[in-house]
Amino acid sequence: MAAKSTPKYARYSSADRRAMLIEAGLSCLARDGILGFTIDRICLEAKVSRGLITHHFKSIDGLLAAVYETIYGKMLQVLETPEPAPDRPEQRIIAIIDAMFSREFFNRESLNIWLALWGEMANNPALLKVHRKQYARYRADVEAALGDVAKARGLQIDTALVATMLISLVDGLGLEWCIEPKLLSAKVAREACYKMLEPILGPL
Amino acid sequence: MAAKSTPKYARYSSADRRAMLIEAGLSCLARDGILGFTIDRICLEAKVSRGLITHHFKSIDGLLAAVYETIYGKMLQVLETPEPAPDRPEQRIIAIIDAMFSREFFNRESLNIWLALWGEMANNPALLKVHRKQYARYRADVEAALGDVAKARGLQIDTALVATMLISLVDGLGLEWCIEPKLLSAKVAREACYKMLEPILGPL
DNA sequence: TACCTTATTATATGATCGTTCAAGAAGGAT
DNA sequence: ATCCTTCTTGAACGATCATATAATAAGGTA
Repeated sequence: MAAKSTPKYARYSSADRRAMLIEAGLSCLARDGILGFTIDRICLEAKVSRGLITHHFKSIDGLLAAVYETIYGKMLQVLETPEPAPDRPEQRIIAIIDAMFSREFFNRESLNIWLALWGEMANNPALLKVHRKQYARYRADVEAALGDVAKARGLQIDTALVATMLISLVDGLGLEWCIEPKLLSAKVAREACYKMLEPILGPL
Repeated sequence: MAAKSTPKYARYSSADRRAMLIEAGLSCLARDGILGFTIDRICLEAKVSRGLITHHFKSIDGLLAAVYETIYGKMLQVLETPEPAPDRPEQRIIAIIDAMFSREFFNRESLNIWLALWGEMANNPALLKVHRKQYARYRADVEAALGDVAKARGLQIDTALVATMLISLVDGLGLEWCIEPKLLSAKVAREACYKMLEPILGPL
C-alpha cells in the first residue's frame, strides 16, 4: 500500500471558507472597484475554483452583501469598544472621531471599498438591506455619544441633526481624501470635525 | 424615377451626436450605476448602432470621461453665474449652497451619477484627470466666496480648511440623502451647512 | 476499514462585454 | 447631377461574465 498522497485541496468549514472568500472579495473591491468584483477574479485571489462562491453565497450579490456586512461590522465593533476608564462624557465622541481617522480605517484600501459600495447601493437591494441595519447601529452610536456630552454640559442640542452633520462630514472628508490624498491629511480631517463640533458642544 | 425614399438614419454633426451619446450615458449611469454604463445599453438608450461610441469617443472610457466633464461643467456653470445685484458679500456663498441643494442638483438621478463616478475614480485615470481639472475650479469658487465674506467682515479664517469642510459636508449630505432619502431633506441639508458655517463666518 | 456528508473542482452554457472593420448611405460641396 | 467626406450601420471577434451541474474527494463518523 502506497503512502497516502497529498490532498488535492483543503476542506474548510463553511464559516471559515466564507471568511476567506469575503477577504478575497475585499481585496478585489479595493484594487479594482465594483467592476473588479467578479467570480473569476475573486476565486483567483482566493486560490479556489469558480464554483465555490455560488456554493457558499448562492450568488455573487450574496457575497457582495456579506462583504459589506463584514467591513461595516468591523468599523462598528471598534466604535462600540467601551472606554477603559470612562470618566469624561466627551471621551466617547472623541474616541469615535479618532477611530474614523485612524490608520485602520482612514486608508486608501478601505476607502476605495466604501466608495465602490456606495456607488452600487442604489442598484442593489441586498446591499441596501445590509446598509439599513448597520447604519441604524452607527447612527445610534453617534447620537448616544453626542447626547452624553450635551447632557453632561446641560446643552440643548438637536442630536439627530448634529449626528447627521458629523456622519456626513466624516464621509465627505473620506471621499475627498480618497480621490485626492494630497489635498488633505488625517490630522486636518480630524481638525475639521472638531472645528464643526466645538461651536455646538463646547471644547473637546 | 421614384420619389426619394426616406433616409434610413439621420446624420448629426460630431458635436451634436456626442451630446446625444453623453445624455444617453447619463441616463444609464443614473439608472444602473457604473455596471449599467456599457456600449450596448447606452446605444440602445440613444437608439443608435453599436459602432458609434467608438467612432465619436474612441472608447467607452472616453465617453465616461466626457460624461463626467459634462455633469461637473453644468454644476460649475451654475455656481459661477454672477449675482444680478451683488451688494452683499455673503450673497455668493449663499447662492452656492442654495444651488447645491436645489432640485436641479439635489435629486436622486444626479446624485446616483455622482456616486457611481466617485466609485470609479480610483480605478480610471482618464476620470481622475477630468476630476482634477474641474475640482480645481470648484474649490477656487468656494474659496473665493468664503474669502469675500471673511474679508468684508474683517475675519481671519483658514479659507482652505473651511472650503474643505464645506465641500466635504455637501458631498456627505448628498451621499446620505441619496442612500436613504427618508432621513434627510434638502431643507435640513441646507440648515446643516449654515449651522457649520455661521460659527465661523457669523450670521448668513 | 467502510461509509457518508458535503466541500470542492472542473466543465459546459448562454449572455454580455469592448473593439474592430468593411460596407453603405446621408447630405453638403462642386 | 456628380463627387466626396465622414457619419452610421451591422456583423464578427475573442474575452469575460454568472450560473448550473456532474464528478470527485476530503475528512469526520461509525
